Amino acid sequence: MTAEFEAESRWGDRLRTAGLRVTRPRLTILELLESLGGHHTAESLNARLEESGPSLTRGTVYNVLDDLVTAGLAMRADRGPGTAIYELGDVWHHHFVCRECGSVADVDCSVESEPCVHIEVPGAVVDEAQIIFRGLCADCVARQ
Amino acid sequence: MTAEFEAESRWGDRLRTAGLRVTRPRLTILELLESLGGHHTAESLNARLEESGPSLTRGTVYNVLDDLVTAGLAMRADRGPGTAIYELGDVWHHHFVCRECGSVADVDCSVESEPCVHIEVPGAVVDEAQIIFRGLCADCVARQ
DNA sequence: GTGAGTGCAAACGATTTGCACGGTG
DNA sequence: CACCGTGCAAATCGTTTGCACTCAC
Repeated sequence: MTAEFEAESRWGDRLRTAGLRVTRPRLTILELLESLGGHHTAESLNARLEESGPSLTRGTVYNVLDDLVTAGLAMRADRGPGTAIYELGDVWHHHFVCRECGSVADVDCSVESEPCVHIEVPGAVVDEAQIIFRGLCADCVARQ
Repeated sequence: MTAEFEAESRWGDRLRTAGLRVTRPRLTILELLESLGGHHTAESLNARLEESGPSLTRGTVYNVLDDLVTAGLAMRADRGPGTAIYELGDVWHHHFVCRECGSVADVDCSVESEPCVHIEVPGAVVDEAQIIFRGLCADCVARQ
């Protein structure tokens, strides 16, 4: 259980720093996201949580994910209607979505540690750029 | 009615070229998008159409918009859950979405007439990049 | 004439909301 | 002990779908 305590305190600190209370659902979801890696829909996370015990509600999963995004601990990308994906980590990497099968691949920014795309909008504050590339993934190309 | 006939034949040609049949709903929506300019949700388009006569169904509006996107006559951008926006024209410009009020502004690409962002994914075909910038619009900045 | 497109209504799935209870700070 | 966050269930909202009918080709 040492590992779990470690994880708790690590994420606990980050939650507190972000001004959020440290609760079991939040820790559970953070740890799940960390252990799974990559991106997941709210629904797939919910399914996994239901398997490993009847603790969290769908509503809570959505709430928590939203809190984490607001707090900057997780990011969210919209790849179409009703299919938002969530993952831990920084805002400055992007996604390639297959038009055919809907699979998602991470795309590293060629420019490191700073926004790879800049714009200026008079009077506005632009602090995030989310890029969705679309096309056919290698599998679907091969299949045709 | 001359103007309307002109519009019909112009869009009619483009529909035919794209391999789609020329029908009243399609022409209606194309003309509406053209006269309004900018970007609109399926729902707001539907509302306007209902005002000007009880002709199109919600389902048809969604169908037609989807056809137009597939045909390349219109583009679609997902700015969050359940709020896709549609507009006429080319794929290579992007959007700035206000986190606070949800307003959307067009962003011209600094690079003209070609993709402003490139990626390589082995074996895959990447033919579209959709960039969503997020932040606070000038109005919401001023309001704080 | 034939099939693509339409109208209509109902289904669907993701996400949100309201309210009472429990745990964190 | 005050309030934020949770559980639960129902509501909401954008979008999709099935089917019979009609119109463009």
